[in-house]
Amino acid sequence: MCAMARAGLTADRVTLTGAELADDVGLDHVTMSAVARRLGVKDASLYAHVRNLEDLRGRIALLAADEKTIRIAEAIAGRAGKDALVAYANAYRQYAHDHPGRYTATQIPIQIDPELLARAPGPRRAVELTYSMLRAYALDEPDLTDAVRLLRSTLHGFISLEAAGGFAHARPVEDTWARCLDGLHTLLEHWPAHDDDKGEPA
Amino acid sequence: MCAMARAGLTADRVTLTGAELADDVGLDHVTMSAVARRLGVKDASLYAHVRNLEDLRGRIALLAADEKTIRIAEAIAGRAGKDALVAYANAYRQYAHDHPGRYTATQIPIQIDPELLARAPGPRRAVELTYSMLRAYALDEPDLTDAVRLLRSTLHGFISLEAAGGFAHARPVEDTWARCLDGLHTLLEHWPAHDDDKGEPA
DNA sequence: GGCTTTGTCTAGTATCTCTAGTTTAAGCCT
DNA sequence: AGGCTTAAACTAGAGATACTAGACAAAGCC
Repeated sequence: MCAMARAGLTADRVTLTGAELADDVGLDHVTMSAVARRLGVKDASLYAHVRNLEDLRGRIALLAADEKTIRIAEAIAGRAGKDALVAYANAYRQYAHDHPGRYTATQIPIQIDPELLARAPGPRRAVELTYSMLRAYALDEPDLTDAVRLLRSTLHGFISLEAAGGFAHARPVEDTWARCLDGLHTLLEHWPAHDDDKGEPA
Repeated sequence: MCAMARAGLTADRVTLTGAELADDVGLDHVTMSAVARRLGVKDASLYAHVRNLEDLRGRIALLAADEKTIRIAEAIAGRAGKDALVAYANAYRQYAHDHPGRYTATQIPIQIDPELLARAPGPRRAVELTYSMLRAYALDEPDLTDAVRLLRSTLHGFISLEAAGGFAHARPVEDTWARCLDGLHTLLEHWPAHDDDKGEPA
């Protein structure tokens, strides 16, 4: 019929299209059919580049991790202390706002092809960045690891709750965000030594 | 053929079955068909009690919110200060461990029937409980609201990352958890006043 | 016992995932 | 250039799912 040129699909192109779709309509409306439609291709064609839907979602998650890591790296370059913390957190949050579908993909209980994971620099580098960003707070192991985990938990939790509409409208979310960063900074500066005392009630 | 007695379905029974299924096989394997199978019923029968799959997931989320709130209320009863904080956090985390599928349901960007939401005591009461639990730290508004949001963010984020396998195995997660609670307690006791000074780098 | 209500089923449509096998385009080799 | 090889895309189709419409039967009410 029409002189069909090849579509020029690659795993990366399929993944990127899936990621765009996720940002547009939400991750769980990302279907093989929808991605194929957006690419102007039959859905069966995708299976030459991507194992299945779960694999595609894993690839979107890795793409997001890579992109987010790059943004964070750019944000904290040349900064230290609270400056770096705030830049880190804002870059993190901004990425989630700019790419809600991709960010959601990073949350799914991980079922990623290990070989693919090993090839992706994002997740590993993200942890390294966090460690080096916190280096200014002069924490020793294992406190440093604990602080990294606390920081990641708080940022991820905040953004996740925010995205889910978990914060009522009474107080502006921006203000709370700023105060939370203040709080984290304070906490990191005064990371408690191991204390076995029972804190007394007020 | 066989003298069919009625199955005795209700919206609550369908929801509960869906919740059990979510804990068993993961939330996104909860399908109308699977729930119907587990109930020994045709899938079309479910639509008399539940609007559709999205509605079912919303109901599971509300069920989880209610259950979680009850556990937390029991845990913090009669406690104050750090005792209450730890009890709160552990009850929260334990619920997520006991009911991973239901907990996942609480994370989905909320698309719940408003009327149903208004009828469910869980979410509202959860916020109230958190406020009253933090009362011991003597924070005034708007700091109190910010602290509530920070606490929820950190707990949710930690549990979410933990469930997603986000913590490498080097350091025991239990230890990190305990130290994070120490940190939160410290932070709540020394909630920073509004400071506009730039924190100096190390 | 008849009537209404409503819970469950049968039947059917549309969509989706994924596989097998076929066609055809692109690159290579002489 | 023409033929061979490889791989990309397609056609066709099986199996599963979400959901609807309409039939039927059980429970409760009089």
